[in-house]
Amino acid sequence: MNDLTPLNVRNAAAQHDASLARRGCPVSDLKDRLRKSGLRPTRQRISLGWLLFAKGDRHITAESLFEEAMRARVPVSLATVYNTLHQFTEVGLLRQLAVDGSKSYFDTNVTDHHHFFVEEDDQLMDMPMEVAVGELPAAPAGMEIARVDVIVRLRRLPG
Amino acid sequence: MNDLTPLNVRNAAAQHDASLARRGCPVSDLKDRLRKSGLRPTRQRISLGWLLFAKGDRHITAESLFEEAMRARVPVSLATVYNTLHQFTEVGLLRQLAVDGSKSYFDTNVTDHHHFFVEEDDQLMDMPMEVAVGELPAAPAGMEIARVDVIVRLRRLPG
DNA sequence: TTACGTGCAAATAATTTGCAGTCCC
DNA sequence: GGGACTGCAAATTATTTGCACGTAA
Repeated sequence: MNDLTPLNVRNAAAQHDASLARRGCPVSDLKDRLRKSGLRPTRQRISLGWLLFAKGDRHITAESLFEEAMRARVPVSLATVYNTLHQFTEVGLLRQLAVDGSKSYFDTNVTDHHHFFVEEDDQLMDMPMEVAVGELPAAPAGMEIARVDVIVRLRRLPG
Repeated sequence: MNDLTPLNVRNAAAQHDASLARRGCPVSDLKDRLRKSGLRPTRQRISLGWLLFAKGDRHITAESLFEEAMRARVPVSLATVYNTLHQFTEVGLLRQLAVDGSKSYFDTNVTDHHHFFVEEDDQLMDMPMEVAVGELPAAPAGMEIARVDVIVRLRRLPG
């Protein structure tokens, strides 16, 4: 593991901006996040984490991430992709979404937000602005609200 | 088909309330609804419709309706239950809900409303009041909103 | 009669699991 | 070195499909 040298070299410059330093070495940042979550930073988890988090907010399925890994020549099994997605979800790195009764989607954006869904092309999009869900009825006795999911289903306009 | 006699008998009393008259013979009412939707009122569709609509608003899965049919000694295959649920959904007698990535739920309440979902026991409930979803962002160009689904996920409070 | 429905069993799709071997700490 | 992790293949779960037979119009 010789990724320590580059970090040391830029130590002085990064002193005033830790996040910049981390941005300089996303792999070691990812390792830290995994370790802090109690997950061993294995080859597969780092590769998948790299694919997931390097390109901004994304909505992926197990199958689509697996294909992406294959294309990137990352050797990983489909079973491990499923395991990794669920482990990442448990520790809060991902959020799982139920949009159609069949496959599960995972969102790399774990902040509070809602979604558009275009059924025709199975496409999920984050909603550009915060949607205020007005007055929710109180949760039944002995219950508390864990999460509110809003999905706005879109249809392509004819013409 | 001798279910006409009871209808005729109460004709006079029902004159001022057609819906009451229909409530008097739900089977023939169901047949009409099916026929109007372009679905042949077959033995299986009538039996399943009876199970679905006789007891007020319900949330069922293919598997749960199949079990219910078995218990009621209604001879029907699981494949037909799936077909029937989807056909009923297409003609607007049911509404399909995606709550968890795995199985599909069907709601006999097709009016606009939202849901509570208790993950621990896979239980779905209609929300008691209309929830106003505030200001939705405009649909992207060339799109229109087909439906808005709100699911409030509940967690059992400890203690 | 005849097209539409249904039952059954086999096919698919998404996901999970068991276990032998591998790798991080 | 030892327990956590991975890969593979087989098992599960939810759902769909093909086709011979049944039945409502």
